[in-house]
Amino acid sequence: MSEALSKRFDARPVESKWYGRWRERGLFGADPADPREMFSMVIPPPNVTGTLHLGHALNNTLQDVLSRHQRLEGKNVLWLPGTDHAGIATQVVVERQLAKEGKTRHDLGREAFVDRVWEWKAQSGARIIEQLQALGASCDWERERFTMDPGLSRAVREAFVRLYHEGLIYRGESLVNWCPRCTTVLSDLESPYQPVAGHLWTLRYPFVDGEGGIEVATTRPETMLGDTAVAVHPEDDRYREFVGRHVRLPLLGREIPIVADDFVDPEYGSGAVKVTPGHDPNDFECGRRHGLAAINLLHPDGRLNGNAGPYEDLSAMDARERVLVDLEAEGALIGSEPHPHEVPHCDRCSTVVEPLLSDQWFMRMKPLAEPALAAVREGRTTFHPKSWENTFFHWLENIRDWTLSRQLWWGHRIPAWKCGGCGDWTVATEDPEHCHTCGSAELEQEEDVLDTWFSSGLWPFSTLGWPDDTPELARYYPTSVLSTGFDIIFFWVARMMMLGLHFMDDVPFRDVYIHPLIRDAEGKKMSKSKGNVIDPLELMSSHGTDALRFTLMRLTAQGRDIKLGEGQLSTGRTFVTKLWNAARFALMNLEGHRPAGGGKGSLYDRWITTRLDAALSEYRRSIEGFRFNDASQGLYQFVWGELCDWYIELSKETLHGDDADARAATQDTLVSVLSGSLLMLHPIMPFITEEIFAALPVDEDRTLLELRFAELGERWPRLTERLDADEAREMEVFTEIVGRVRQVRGELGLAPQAGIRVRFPSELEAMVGRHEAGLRSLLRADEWVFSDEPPPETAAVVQAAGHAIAVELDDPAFLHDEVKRLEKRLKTVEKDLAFVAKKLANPKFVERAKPDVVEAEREKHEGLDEEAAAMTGRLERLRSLLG
RNA sequence: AGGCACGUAGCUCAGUGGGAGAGCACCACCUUGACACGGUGGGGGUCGGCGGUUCAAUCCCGCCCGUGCCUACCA
Repeated sequence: MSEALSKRFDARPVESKWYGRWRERGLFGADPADPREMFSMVIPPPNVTGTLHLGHALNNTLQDVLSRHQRLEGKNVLWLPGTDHAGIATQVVVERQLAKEGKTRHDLGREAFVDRVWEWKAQSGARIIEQLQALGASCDWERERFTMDPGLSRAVREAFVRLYHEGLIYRGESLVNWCPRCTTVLSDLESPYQPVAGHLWTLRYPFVDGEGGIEVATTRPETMLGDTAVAVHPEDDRYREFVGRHVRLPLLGREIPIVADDFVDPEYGSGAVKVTPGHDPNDFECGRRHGLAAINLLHPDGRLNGNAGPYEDLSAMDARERVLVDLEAEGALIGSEPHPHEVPHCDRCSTVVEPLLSDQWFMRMKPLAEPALAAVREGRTTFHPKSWENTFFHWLENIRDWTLSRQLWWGHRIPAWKCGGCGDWTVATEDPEHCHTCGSAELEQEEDVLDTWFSSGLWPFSTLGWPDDTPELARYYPTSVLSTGFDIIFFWVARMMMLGLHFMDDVPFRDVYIHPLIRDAEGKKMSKSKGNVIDPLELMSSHGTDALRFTLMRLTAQGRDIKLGEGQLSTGRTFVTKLWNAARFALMNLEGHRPAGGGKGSLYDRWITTRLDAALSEYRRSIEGFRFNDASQGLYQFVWGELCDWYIELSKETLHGDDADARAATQDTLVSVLSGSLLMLHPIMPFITEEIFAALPVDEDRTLLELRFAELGERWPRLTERLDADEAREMEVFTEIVGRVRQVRGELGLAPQAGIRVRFPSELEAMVGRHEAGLRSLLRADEWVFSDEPPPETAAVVQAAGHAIAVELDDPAFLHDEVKRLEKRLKTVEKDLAFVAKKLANPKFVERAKPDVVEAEREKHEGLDEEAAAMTGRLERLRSLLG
């Protein structure tokens, strides 16, 4: 069904039309019963209430390219989509909404608040899905999952309960990162360090028995209220005799011991350190070693509690000022100096995180980390680029227990019930009626929810139906590829590895592709606060989705971030236009054509067909190696640099000529090469390729997405012949001649439309005879002769592929330009010649370099030598001619 | 402090043990029947610096300089 294409490509209607058709035909759906080799991926679930940003656009384009590519390879493909409930992030958004109404979540109560979040999810949760669809994502939408679906919630409970009974989850008291604003515990990963302009204060604690005292330094003087010791290094001679003595804590008057502990760095500060086990991770460990009390000074909201004595109810910051004033008054404040340092802040709200002593649920990580490390070391899972494996190893080798509980309301409530009778915990998948220890019915469920990453960690198998034995799980686990950003290798990738290996006894994915980070044109990270965020949806509507996708693929090289500016964006847009116009050319020249196929075709027909084969295999290799930039660059080069620049130009004479058979073969070639190009381009530019393919006179009811690379030689009019070695060489000679003669035209300033007369050596007569059409369309040569006589003086002569080709110049005015041209060329040839000669004069080179390299240099020398001699001769004659 | 990247044309970036490429920008000519989001030609680079290995280094090794990122309990 051939039809004309509009003069300009209008992306928007084409995009929605084809996305609709693919879905109507169910082309995204995966069937576990389909026996073909499988390829599966789970999407990194975006925040359910989020919106599409460029990182999503990039990552999901990559995954879509992989999905569509593997479909064309003939595989049974599952790309499973879904969204994440994103505990803190989502709760913070809804709390802000409430704040505008002057309410807090406590005003509503837990149940009403959670209902409110569900409402917000229902209202905004579809948005990011629609945006992914606008991008063209070919996910199996029938299998869309949400981390708080009943099925996935069941998986969370099952996993928690099993890990608990295996002793890998425990409840205990520990020092955790606490956000006083969110009033929840945070993992280390959620508490990034940020620089603050602090001070280092030096305090003096007097000995209880006798004169003198000991000096300690601190950045948080208010924590001295919780000090229970002073520590010095056991080898430090300055303090050795003080160990075991006591000092009196200023302000509170508490007597605390001086202990020896080798965590103290004698080089730093005074070499003595105050120990606050309740509010510092190091001190907590030190306190444990020495049996020191850990005093908690904080209320959950960050104000000081009764342990702070007179400072009760002050905020930490207010308390710091008051404590400093009082220490000064007491003579205990010795010094103060500016001290910029790094302090953990809440990832979500940037409040300073306080170390807080509390009871939490933890996961033991060491036993889970070992198998994950082994899996990557043994290559059962491979990272691309491989260098990211170092990051993965480093974190897992130094892993600490994971604080699982969060004091939030939005999330999976921990399936643990505390007995009001005996105080024991009952942990179960089904809500229990009685305590498993004492049988009491006085049970209260844990208030806390699980860290969001707990459910994300189960994603590759919970989405496939785990803990049930489903056909999907059997068929699609382990998944083939996970594509994600480097920033969640710890948060997510490592945890999926650990939990996948633990519950499924196999890795969750074979390959992990770590995509680049997209930065702005200046190379700065995009962020809302900086205001440098580029909205992918705007780019999709202004440039077209295919253009954006192509641009992103062009920029996706391994191991480097992407700087995205306006200059980069035009690449995709111009390429889309070029492809569109090439297709228009083909369709305009296919009037009344009935595809026949099977013919031998012209030399050019066979050449472009051979080039298409090469382009296809190179493209497939690139995609298999996650080299998306190479894949897209190769396609660009083939379509623009070979199909458009050479083949289409060469076909014009034939298409407009009288030879009906030749025309039919060229028409067949146009259709088949264009179809093949569209097939290769389809994964990257799905919309425009379908639109063009549908317009081609091809007897095919299916969309490109339903086709396979293997069918390329079968389905469409297809030339069966390829170039042989002699013909391939001839094409090289021909293109070199065209290039050299064009160069002369340009350098002599001959008008592009002016015809030229060319003189070839007679040995090229047969070859040139086969390229009349090409010489006419590419060189605008309108006359040529064959002669072995020296070329006339009024001619520009070039060496091309070892032959002297003369362009006859009617106007003597060009001779001056020709002299200049020859002088310039001769200079470079002589330079090259000198270099090669020097090389060959080196006996060590001739002796030790590989023979084929030496041989190549000798041939090169010979050619350059001849060329230089010919040019020198021409120059002399021209100079004498001009006087 | 430790680790990992990166440094190639004016800009953004590919790349390889045998005199370095693309896109954009630039210059000249061209509104030729697919395409001016185009065509043809051209200019432009001591491949960060210094050493080493090699017949040969932009590429491999070491050191240094610069930039970025990650990790870490320096009070």
